[in-house]
Amino acid sequence: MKTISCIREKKDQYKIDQYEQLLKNNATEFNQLSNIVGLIGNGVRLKLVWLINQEQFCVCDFADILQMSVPAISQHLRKLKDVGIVETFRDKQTIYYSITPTKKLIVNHILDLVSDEIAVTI
Amino acid sequence: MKTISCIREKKDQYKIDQYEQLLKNNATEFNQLSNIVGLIGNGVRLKLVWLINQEQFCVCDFADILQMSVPAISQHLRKLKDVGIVETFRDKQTIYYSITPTKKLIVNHILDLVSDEIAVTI
DNA sequence: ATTATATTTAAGTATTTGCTTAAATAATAA
DNA sequence: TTATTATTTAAGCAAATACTTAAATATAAT
Repeated sequence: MKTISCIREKKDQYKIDQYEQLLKNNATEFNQLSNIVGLIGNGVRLKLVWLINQEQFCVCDFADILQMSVPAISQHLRKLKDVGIVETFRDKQTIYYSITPTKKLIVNHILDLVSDEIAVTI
Repeated sequence: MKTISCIREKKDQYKIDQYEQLLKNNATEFNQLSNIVGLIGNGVRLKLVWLINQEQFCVCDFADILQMSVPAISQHLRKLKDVGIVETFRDKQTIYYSITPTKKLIVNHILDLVSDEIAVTI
């Protein structure tokens, strides 16, 4: 059963139905995208993704740079890894993080917004 | 007092300090940006922003398109309005939402990701 | 084997989020 | 004025989030 909230004269029911259908048809795309964007849209994780995009770091590097506990960082990284934004490789006991190649396009696109705001001098 | 988690040989303390400083110097920019990105990175709000960017709608239009309650929609729109992503204008009893001109650049940049995924035929 | 190091995982908890329902505002129409 | 319509706001609540501390894993070094 479809609920209708709009009863005013001016409304364009046809257009509303069209958009409803379009959004339903693309629900998966919208959900996947909002998932990725929402994950990166967090103060800590935006910095983590930005850092990883600059160069490879390990978990305790992030902890020192952001002045946070190692488990807190690890749990943020896990979320990024779960949706495939980052991947890891081990060198002895150290685990390094990098942007997953297939996600570099979308990540770079979002990080463009950071580049617009800050100047990097490292 | 600064906490140090990394004690391994290989680490580059200078680089870590540089990045820590850089992120601290740009804390405001990162926070503002993650705020906006995080807000748009929500299933409902990504669709709302996308719809508003397509054309002007009122609250009950959104409610019908997304098949959600009017108060639920209104509260999402309020969040978008609070950070200045959208603005409103009233025509009699109806309140229409549009993208704030100064935020169009950033909104369009994020919505590019939607355009990459879906084809619009309305 | 034992110890140390790097990281993850689990359990606990306070805060935030996103809805619901009901009430409050605001503007129009009768 | 009174009723209707569009929207917002408030209160309540279940679920999700983001930390904490402690324990578990995994690898390396002694």
